[in-house]
Amino acid sequence: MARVQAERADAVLALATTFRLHGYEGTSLTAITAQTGLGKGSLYHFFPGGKEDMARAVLDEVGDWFRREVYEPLRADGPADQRLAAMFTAVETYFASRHLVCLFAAFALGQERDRFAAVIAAYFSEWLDALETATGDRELAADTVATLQGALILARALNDPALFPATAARAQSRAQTRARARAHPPLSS
Amino acid sequence: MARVQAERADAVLALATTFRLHGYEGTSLTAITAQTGLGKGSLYHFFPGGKEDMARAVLDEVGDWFRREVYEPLRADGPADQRLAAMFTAVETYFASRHLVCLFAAFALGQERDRFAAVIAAYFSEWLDALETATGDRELAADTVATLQGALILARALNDPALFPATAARAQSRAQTRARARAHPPLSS
DNA sequence: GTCTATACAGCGATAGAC
DNA sequence: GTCTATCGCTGTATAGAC
Repeated sequence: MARVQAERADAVLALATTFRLHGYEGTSLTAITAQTGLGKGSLYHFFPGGKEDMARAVLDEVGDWFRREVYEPLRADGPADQRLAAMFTAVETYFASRHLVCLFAAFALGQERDRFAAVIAAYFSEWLDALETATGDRELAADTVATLQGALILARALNDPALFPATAARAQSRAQTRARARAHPPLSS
Repeated sequence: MARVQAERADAVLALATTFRLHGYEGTSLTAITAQTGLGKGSLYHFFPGGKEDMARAVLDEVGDWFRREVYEPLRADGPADQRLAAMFTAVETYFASRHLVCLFAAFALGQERDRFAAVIAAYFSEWLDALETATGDRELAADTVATLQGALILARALNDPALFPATAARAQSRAQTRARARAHPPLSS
């Protein structure tokens, strides 16, 4: 079902790349028209709210992806080990193919934070909640998400892409060990 | 020794706050003049290279602080436990009083990353090296710095300042436990 | 739906008086 | 060293033809 006319969904994917490369403030409409191939007319047709509208559409799309591919598997049935494995696989695949940048984290650090505060907070708190559901351990959830996010920063800062999967793998085995210990306590308690 | 005329060092401190609040792209010269109380004339007198020069001065100042208060204690004499404790105390104090933002991390995520790539990489690799010196464990070093940086993001994203010291405290006890286990292996090896 | 032309505010930076 | 005035450019956003 090929289409001649552009679709909003296609534009959102291209926009995600641009925002990942340049951040919110650093992304100009000129860069967007170059990346998407759409003129300003088309862009404002799809996103009447302008640049903020475009960014919001991207965050929504990413949020939906995580809800579907990361949070839901964490809340599914099955042993914690398996649920955690599903999460780590999805997350590692996702960031490896997206320039090792988490848009929510990037937006949380800039002045655009206030503008998107609600959706940023929702992304992370949903993630923490789902991890807590899977492991029964809120602190473990926070440690795990923090390690993953920090590993993304380190990988980017040191220009060492391999650092992310390596750090994520250790976080995974630590999380699985602790979840197992919690499910089957060694002695009493 | 009071002075009437402004000093570059004072300006750098004020600039740090501005860049932390707005990021690099989001910091305008107008915001800088408001925050520092200096006109453009004075700013360009102190920082002939303009905005990039100002940001670089801030990064240098922060880098020096970490070198002195964080990395050196990690390389000092004494048991690993003590060196790690010194690092965590310094880091927690630092970020608690500075809006829970690491400028190097913030700059690493935006489009200004390329401009400051060298100094950003130096900051993190020095930190990792110093931690490896203290613990003898490169992976532990990466996990620790990643957890701290991720905790900063989470605290900011969730607007929950307490999350940072709580997560840092767990990272500290984990690091000390692992460093101890490495220094005094339980059995053979 | 897509284009070109344009409005107009704000940007970083500079000049020159004091 | 600090100020004010101003430059040239780019930013987002809009208007209107097609």
